[in-house]
Amino acid sequence: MLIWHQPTEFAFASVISACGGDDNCGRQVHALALKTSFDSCVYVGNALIMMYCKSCGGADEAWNVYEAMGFRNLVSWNSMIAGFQVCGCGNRALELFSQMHVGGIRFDRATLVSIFSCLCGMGDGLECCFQLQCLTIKTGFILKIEVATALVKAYSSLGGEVSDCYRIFLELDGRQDVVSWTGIIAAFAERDPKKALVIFRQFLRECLAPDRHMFSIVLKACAGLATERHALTVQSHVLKVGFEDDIVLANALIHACARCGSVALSKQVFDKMGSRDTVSWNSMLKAYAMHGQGKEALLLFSQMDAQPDGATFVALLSACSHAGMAEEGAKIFETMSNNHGIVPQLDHYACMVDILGRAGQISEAKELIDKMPMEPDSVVWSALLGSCRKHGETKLAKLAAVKLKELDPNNSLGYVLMSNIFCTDGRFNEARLIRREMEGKIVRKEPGLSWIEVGNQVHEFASGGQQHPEKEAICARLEELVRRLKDLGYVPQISLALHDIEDEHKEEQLYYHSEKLALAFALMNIMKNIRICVDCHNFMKLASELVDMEIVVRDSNRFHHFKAKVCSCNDYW
DNA sequence: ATAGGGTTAG
Repeated sequence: MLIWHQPTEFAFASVISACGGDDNCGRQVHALALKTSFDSCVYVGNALIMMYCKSCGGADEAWNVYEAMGFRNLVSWNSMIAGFQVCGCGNRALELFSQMHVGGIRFDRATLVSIFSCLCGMGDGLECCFQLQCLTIKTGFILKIEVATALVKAYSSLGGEVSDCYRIFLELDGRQDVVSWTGIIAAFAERDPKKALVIFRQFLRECLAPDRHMFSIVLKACAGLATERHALTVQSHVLKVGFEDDIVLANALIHACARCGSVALSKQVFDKMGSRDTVSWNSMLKAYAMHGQGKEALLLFSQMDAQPDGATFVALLSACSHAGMAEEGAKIFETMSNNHGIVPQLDHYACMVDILGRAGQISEAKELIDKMPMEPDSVVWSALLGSCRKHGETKLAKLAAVKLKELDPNNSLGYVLMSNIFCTDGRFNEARLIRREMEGKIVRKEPGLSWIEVGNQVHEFASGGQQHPEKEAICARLEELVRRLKDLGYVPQISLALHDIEDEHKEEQLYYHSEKLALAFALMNIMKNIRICVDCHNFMKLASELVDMEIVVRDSNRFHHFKAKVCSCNDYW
């Protein structure tokens, strides 16, 4: 015989949290709690707060519950703060926390973890991070592994110093686990992928078992390196541990191989996958886009059997733009909203502006910008500016440059492109003024670096080449290369260099651009951090003919495959 | 009852 017990508040709380994000179920239990007056119990209230935040009720309904509670404990505050974080209301979470702090209410590690998660992606997050780190140190919570890990993530996602992250990590002093190791590797993955791998090896030496999260982050770091060798090594670990059917890891591998130059390898991985999700298709589409293989991208899309999303169309549009397929691009832009119900976002508009501008339809590009339902961002304007440069549209270029400076004052791109436009136009005085303005505002142009891998060693080149131990030999070889290229018709584009220097020095400056140095050192795959300049691009085209080899350069924007004087980008990048 | 790390850049 079944004996009926009156449910306790704990039963209510457990059932409510078991509802997860299921509103229907959650609301019914809530109603029952109201009828039986269990809603006034803290445990029940706390569970309701989280339930609403996870469901479509959202932060407002959770807040109603919170406010109605006659008695709250620490968990109530924490749940509300975590709830705000989940719902993307970081500011409300911070407000509540400061109330807590001012009111002398005790907080704990869960509070801090939620607060640090909130800071990720907030405008003034870095400043808050510093302040909260002090509080965290004072209260001793910095020694708690979860708190420290959340702090590391907040710092790195807000663009704080990686070295600060590393210090926080090290101060955990022997108590680190897989999660905190993953956090620190993630912090390094984008800005110093080599170091990220060094830390990963160190982690393996400590005999800790890597999990899926760890591998995905390590593969992400591999995507930042010069060859696919590292990615493949990591993949062999992945297989050894038995994660071969993990979709996320295969997706990360597709991306890494493509970024390291091997689309073919990406495709192999993609083909071998047992099942694929939207990200898998998107990653493969992006791989084609990066390499300017527009036809392949469209063909793959026609075979796609997962639900396309916004990113799918960003990939397709950028594939069209990189392959110069204007008509196809326009058609895709149409169908994405008409047939797939996806509302174009900033990225889509930026691609479309790029596609139109590249095809020389600059006024159409400008019209599209004017028609955008949201404020165009700096990416959109720089796409327009790029096409103005290509097609000599000085007037519109000025407008775009002004907008760029407004929206992204620390970005040198607007200044540099604008001064290039003036130079090509022979308006050197105006070009110089722009440069001056840039220097006055301390907008630093990112120094151009190139990397090349020879044997097992990565060589880094900076403009001027003075850092490399074999600089004399490289410069001599470069001079020889320049001499022979000039016979082939290479004319250095002096007008691109700064105009405050003598002509012959201008020419020298051009020769020592980092990718030329890298090429002179070893003719192979070159990777660089900023966009390749017109002169280097020309240089590479002719060099590919001279040495009768394919030269591959990955710049910040895409891949350039130079062969027999032709580049895969068709001279638009 | 609440609590740290995962894949797609232009």
